[in-house]
Amino acid sequence: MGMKLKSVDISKTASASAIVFNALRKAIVDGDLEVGQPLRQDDIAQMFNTSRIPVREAISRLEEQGLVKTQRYRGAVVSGLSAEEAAEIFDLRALIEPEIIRRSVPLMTEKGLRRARRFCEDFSNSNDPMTWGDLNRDFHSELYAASRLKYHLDVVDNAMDRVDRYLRAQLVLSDGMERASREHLGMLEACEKRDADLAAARTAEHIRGAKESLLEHLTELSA
Amino acid sequence: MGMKLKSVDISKTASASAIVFNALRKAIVDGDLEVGQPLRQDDIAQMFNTSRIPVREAISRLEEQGLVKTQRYRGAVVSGLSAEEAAEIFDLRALIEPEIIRRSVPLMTEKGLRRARRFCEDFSNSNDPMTWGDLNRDFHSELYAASRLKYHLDVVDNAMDRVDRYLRAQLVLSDGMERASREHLGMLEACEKRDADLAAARTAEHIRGAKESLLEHLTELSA
DNA sequence: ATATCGCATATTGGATCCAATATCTGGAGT
DNA sequence: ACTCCAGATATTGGATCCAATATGCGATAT
Repeated sequence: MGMKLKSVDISKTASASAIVFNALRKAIVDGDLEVGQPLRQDDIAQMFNTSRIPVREAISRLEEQGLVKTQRYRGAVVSGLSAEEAAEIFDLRALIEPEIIRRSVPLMTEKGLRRARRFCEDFSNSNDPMTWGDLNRDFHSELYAASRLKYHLDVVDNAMDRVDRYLRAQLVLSDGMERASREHLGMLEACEKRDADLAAARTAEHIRGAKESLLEHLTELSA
Repeated sequence: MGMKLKSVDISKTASASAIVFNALRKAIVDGDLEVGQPLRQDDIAQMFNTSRIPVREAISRLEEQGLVKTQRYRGAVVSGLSAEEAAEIFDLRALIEPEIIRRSVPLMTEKGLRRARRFCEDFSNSNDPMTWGDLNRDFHSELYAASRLKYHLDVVDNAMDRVDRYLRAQLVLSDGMERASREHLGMLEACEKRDADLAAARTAEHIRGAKESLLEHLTELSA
């Protein structure tokens, strides 16, 4: 079996429902689909040139993730968050992510730290608000990856998915971007110093700050 | 519209896929389906006297919850946990649940506390291992409910779903039951004294204890 | 005897069709 | 004008059918 073939595990090629699921998930998280917007099975099926069956499976998975809400015979709509719900999710993040990074720091490699620094710098230097969200998540994910805490990471990923659009809104408004850059650097430096507790504390502060800033803007908007 | 009719919101009557989903979820969590056991769509469809379509939706939702694992064209199997994975989930619980109870305590009503005490006593007095798992979860859920932290509760529910079978195993073995009863009472009394920090500390201790006990037995089993 | 191939069977993924429900529209009656 | 109802239309939920893939088994060649 020593063949020089670029082999692909064909059992892992995506099914139609997986493709639709990922596309819809990204569109919702990125805010390309507005909150409350109905997801018409037929329309989506036509867009992906498939039948409604994979679309329905995708939608039911999205519902399980809390990204859409369906009512029987009425279809699914993109689900939004009240300020309280967003705040609660930030609270959960502020609880979990510091612990993840605490356990990640001792396991981080030099390579991983370099990647993180790269994301951090790209984030700071980027002037394109569209990429901020991605770079922000790349940075966080890179720092957390070494922990190997699969389940924690799943939970955090879902939490971030749900508040991603609020996060980006918060980065764009006021001094959000500048502040995030500064705080990211602080987190990174703590990791580079291998100071797990400091990294955890700064992560907690970073998330709590984002929450506060977000809430100010939300109440400001609704006022 | 002042009719004396026991009205039912018909839009919330369960769809076939919801019924199948709930039934499978319960069967998996309760351990009625063994880890690794394949879920044949046709068999399940026949059991519920329906077609495979709702079954497939149910299975994809279960997969999203991490309760089954599917491989393309090979179907779904009940997913199990390694000792490390179980330990990680207990760690997450030990992180979140104390915080939930801390925020729940100030909001608990006398009524809620009475219900919790009832669950606690029923748990202690029960000699039927089959009901321990349910009463255990009822007790925890009752204490957490007042917090109104919907998202936190969702996360914890999923975490408990995943480790439920290990939890029950741990209760049955050795002094698990006796110890859990004692610790539950400690948590409850802290709540009744409205001592949120103490309740949180005891909850953390309870969960960490369960984890340790579980790991001992697991390594013992595999040794 | 063993490995391999090819076919039969089982099972899943997806398409199409039908049924159940919701929503919209237009008209009748007041 | 306004309300209410009936039918038309749109949409979802589910059943049935077909295609793609995996699995099991026996025949065959070495």
